[in-house]
Parts: sequence; C-alpha cells; structure tokens
Amino acid sequence: MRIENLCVKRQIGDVAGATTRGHKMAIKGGYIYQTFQGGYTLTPTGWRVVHKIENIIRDEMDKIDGQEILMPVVCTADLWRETGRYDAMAVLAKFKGSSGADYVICPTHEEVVTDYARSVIGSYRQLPFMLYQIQTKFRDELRVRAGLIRTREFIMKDGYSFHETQEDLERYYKLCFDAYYRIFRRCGLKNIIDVMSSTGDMGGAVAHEFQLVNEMGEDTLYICDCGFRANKELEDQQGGGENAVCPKCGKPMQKVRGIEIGNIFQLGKKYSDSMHMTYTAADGTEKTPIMGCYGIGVGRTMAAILEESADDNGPIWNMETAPFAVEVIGLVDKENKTLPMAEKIYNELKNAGVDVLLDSRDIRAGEKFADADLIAAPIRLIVSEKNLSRNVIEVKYRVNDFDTSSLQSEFKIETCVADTLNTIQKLLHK
RNA sequence: CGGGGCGUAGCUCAGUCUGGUAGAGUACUUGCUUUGGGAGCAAGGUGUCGAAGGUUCGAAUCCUUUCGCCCCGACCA
Repeated sequence: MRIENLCVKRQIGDVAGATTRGHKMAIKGGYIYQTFQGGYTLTPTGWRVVHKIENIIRDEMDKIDGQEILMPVVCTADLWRETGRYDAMAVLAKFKGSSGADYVICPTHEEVVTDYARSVIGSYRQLPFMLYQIQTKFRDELRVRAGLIRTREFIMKDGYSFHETQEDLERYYKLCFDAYYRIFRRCGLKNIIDVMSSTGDMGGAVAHEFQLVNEMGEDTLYICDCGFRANKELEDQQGGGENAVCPKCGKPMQKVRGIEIGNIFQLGKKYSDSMHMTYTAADGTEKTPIMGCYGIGVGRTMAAILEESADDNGPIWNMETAPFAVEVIGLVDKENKTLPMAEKIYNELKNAGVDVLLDSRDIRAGEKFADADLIAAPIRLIVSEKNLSRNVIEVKYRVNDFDTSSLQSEFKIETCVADTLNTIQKLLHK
C-alpha cells in the first residue's frame, strides 16, 4: 500500500472529544472513526490491527481444540424466553419485525449456541467440545466511554464448552485460562492479571476476569500479596469495601484500576438445563452437559494496547499486532535515486508477502517520520542519499515488547529484503 | 436517567455576554525555493454558524423547542 492512497486520516495536534491517552491515539492515528455514540468504524489500519488480534485469538483457541463457528447477530425472542433472560437482561436491545415477531440483537450467545449444540449432541462420546465465534455484539449500555473501551456495538470472541463432568470442565477451564495469558502476551500487553469475579447475568459459580492494570480502567480491583485478587463487585459481596482486608490471609489489600478485556465462567447447567439439552450417558440415562464460557473483547483489547503502549508520537504495536510490518520511506534527493530504490524494495517485500507500506511522497523528511510514528510499523526502512552512497538502507524499530538493541541498524542493499524477512521472524518469536 | 460542558471551514478553535457583511491557525490546490523530525514565499478554493420555530429593520449572537457529542454519576456479559 502506498501511504498517499491509504484511506485513513491521521491528525496533527489536539483531538477534540477524547480524554484518555489510548482514545486520543486511536483518533490521532486514524484507527477508529466514530459513526455514532457507542459505534465505531474500524478504518483500514484499525481493522488490520483488529484482524491481527483476531488471528492470535483463533490460533490459541484452535490450539485447545476450539471449533470456530458463526452465529446470527439477531435472533428471535423465543430462545431468550426459554432461559428467562428476555425480560431479565437490562442491556438487551429488542425490536419487532414487520410480521410483529419479537427480535433481539444478541449481546452474548449462550442461548444461540446451546440451541445449536443440543441439535448435534446425542451421546456422551461427543463430549467435550468447545465452539467459539468472533462476531459483533450489541449491548444497549447506559453510557459509553473512552473510544473502544466501552461501546454499544463491539466485536467479541465468545466461546462455549460442553462437558460430562465438573472435573472435565475444570480441566478445560484451566486450558483456556492459560490460552488467555498467551493471547494477551502475544498482543504485547504487559500488565495483565487475572482476578476472581462475580458471575452477574451469566450465572454459574466460578469466574475469572483478565484485567489490564491501568489507571484509566473502570474496574476497581483488590490485590493481596498472598496472591488473592478480586474484582470490587465480588469483594463487596464478601463484605469488603474501603480498607478491605484479604479474605484469605487477613492482610490489607492493594486497590488498583483495571480494564477488563477477557473473562471466563464455569457456567454449570444454567443454560443446558433451561434449554433441555441432553445426551445419553454411558449408563444409558439422559444427562445434561455442564458448560463453560469464555469471552474476549477484541476492540477493547486494541484499546487496551493503545492505553498501555504509546509515546508522545503515537502508538507502539508489536510485530503481531501492527497494521504494517514494514514501512519503506524514501527521502527525496536531487538526483532522484532514492525513490526508485524505495519503490524497488517495497515491491520486493510486497511480492514476498510482507505487509508493507511505502512513503515516497514529495514532502519533507520530518513529516514522513511523524506520520510513520502514527502508523507505527515495527520496522522502518529509510532510503536516503547519504545511506545509498554507502550502499546501505537504514533500519529503525518501533516495537513495544522486544529489545531491539541487538538488531542491525542498517542492511546492505543487496541483502535488504532477506534481512528484513529475517528480522520480521525475530520480532515474531520472542 | 440526574449533574456539568460543547456543537462555527477537513482539523483545533475565536467570535455569542453587549445583535450590524463569517474569522484565525492549520490542512487542501497551483507555482517557485527548500528537503534527516510536521519548511518559506506567492496565489487560490473552503461554511446551511447542528436543526426548526420565534423576537427584530437586521440573529452565529436574544427566546423556545429539538437533535447530536464529551465528561462525572447511576448501570454493566
């Protein structure tokens, strides 16, 4: 992609209507465009980032034998009446079709997935399995906040597992727990913790949230040296509050703010029971599966990265999440040698399958560098008169979770493409 | 839904109190000079002043209504 044709508006100077660092970066860098309150268009660069996060999630879900599906965004009210949530869920958006039928825009998919799963299941031999999707949700939240941190429409990865026994659910729950840490680490997030949480509208007994510890977070978390960590909602249920003491060891707990980007629940039989999902067990009796569910806010994960990882010049992605792996910058010279060379390197990288951006505009160097900081490709190749005279291409790095001090600061022209491919691999495997 | 704030050029904003030809910076287009961290000169285009009513000779400005947006609270798989 040539930068002049990239349909993304980057912005110099202040942005109006954004207060947190991440929200400002998202607007300044042109990653999101607000279409309405609580609804954002993901721009070409924003969508690239989201897509990369999604693919990390897919990769890790598939590793624990998750099976990707896609359910409808909208469904009729009957499934929601089966579980009683049609009238119980405050954020549920409802509308009537032209025939008068009641519809909901799904805020989560327990009902829909259980309806599918019960149509498939017959025997205990089919258990366990986990189904997941990455899809748009809508929740009619009372208030939105900080760009993609809290929206009404958002992309979520939601997974649902089905088991014969509580022991098997707990075994899988732990697998998913570990996969979540791998996902967030690969996204470049550093300060992630898991906390025990309340189960809210979801039902069930055991639940954990994955929180990015960050001062602009909207959740209050309690952390104890002994390892106990809980969300304020849960803590309140246990009689905590200000000056809470740890229920496990009795010592005072530390209070921090967090952005919730994922959560997992041991649901039990709430949905499988109320929706009459059964299978035939080994002893010939009809039994109800035990369920778990596993969510990640995909857009919110991008927003969390932006809150945690940016400098004054723009966001700092890592190689797995950056919209482009490489940006080639040709600095204008009098003899017109640099731009053809930049173009040549760009084409070779593109043919090698690299996500590469070319900036060969007839503008000043400073403007290109500042713009490059907003797009934040981890590898920046600079083609200039002074470098060409030495037969090299200058390399600069912008990456949030890799020590680049041991990497080359210039490539020889002849080996530039191979060296770049090599370096991309290094930045991918930490 | 309560409290506070804001809607004027693509963007950031002034002008509103005290009514009188629509503004600045930046961005954009063209030309010349520049060219390693958002250049200089010259010329050029840019608006339903969020919308609708009302008052007035005259409304961005005053009055009423309405729509949208931001922040705080309540709420929150």
